[in-house]
Amino acid sequence: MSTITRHELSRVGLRLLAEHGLADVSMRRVAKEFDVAVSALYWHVKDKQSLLGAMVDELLANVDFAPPTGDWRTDLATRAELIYDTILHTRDAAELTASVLALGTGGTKLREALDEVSPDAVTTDAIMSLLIGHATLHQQRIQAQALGIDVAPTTTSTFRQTLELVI
Amino acid sequence: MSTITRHELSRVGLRLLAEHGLADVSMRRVAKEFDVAVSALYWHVKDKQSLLGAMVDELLANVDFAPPTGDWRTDLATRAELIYDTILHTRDAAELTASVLALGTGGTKLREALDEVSPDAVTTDAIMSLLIGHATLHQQRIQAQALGIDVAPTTTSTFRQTLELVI
DNA sequence: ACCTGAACACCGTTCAAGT
DNA sequence: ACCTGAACACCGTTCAAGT
Repeated sequence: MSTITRHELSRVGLRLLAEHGLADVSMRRVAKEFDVAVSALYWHVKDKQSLLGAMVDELLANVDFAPPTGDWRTDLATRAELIYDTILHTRDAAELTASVLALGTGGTKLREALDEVSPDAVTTDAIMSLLIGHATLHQQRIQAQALGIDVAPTTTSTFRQTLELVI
Repeated sequence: MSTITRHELSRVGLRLLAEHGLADVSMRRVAKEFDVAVSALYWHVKDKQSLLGAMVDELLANVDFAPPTGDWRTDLATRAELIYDTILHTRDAAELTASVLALGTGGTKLREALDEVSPDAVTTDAIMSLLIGHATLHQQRIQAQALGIDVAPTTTSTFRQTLELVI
């Protein structure tokens, strides 16, 4: 199909994620998409985790943040919501981002975008935790419902509502 | 070894988690611990996810919360920190709890304990998200460091610090 | 009621060998 | 420089068959 590059690899990974979910983003599945042997991927990426990292970077690459207005509360809320919506928009992206962020294999842009308008590190940390936590709890619940599993309600508030408690 | 019960199953699962991490909590590995065939487990639990659910329930079963004092801020902070510390105490328990809570296969006690002392649902949700988010980001970073991987710092604040922004 | 054995359809990663 | 083929050491789940 197309030539294998880190960028093309993460694009294909994101497509598989959106269409089939995180479980189907396997090295073998990605390789099949390029019509190459699995082992060929290991020339372009160190391991699966670094592919996942590249995917998160790619996901956030298309988000552009408005320049700071001066009111940090508004700025922080706007940016956090923009990131939240981007993550929630793609299936399993919450789980993916959580894993990548935690292992530090990508997603640095996320923290930078928040840090730029945040008054201090603790607030940034709180927003990040809230973002990842809420997205994880919310998104997977959506899926479970889609699969017909009835779920004990965990999070029912919107991200915005919880956000306002911090900001 | 011992007879296979749901309870004994989750105890063994938690032991494997603590000693070898979530990746090593496989149905095959658990079966080996009981010296039975993998398929034997499926008579006792529906699937792996329900085993993980039982593990989280078992993890929180030993936590006992002090009765409400009347001051919800103190109560909520104390309980949240107690849960946080319990989760952080066992390797990979953050990731486990996040997954279980999200899929609703266990961990109902967690939300109940917070709800009992929380002024409203939004606050409970915020605390839960903060708890899961912070624990996930923090714990996996610890591990990555242990593996010698150098990680871009994500969360540096303590849970307590971020908690105080909400309460 | 409880367990075995075998099968099915997968995984991530490595590595000698090829072009 | 880039890729193949084969192997290694695993997965979760199902199901007929046994006791």
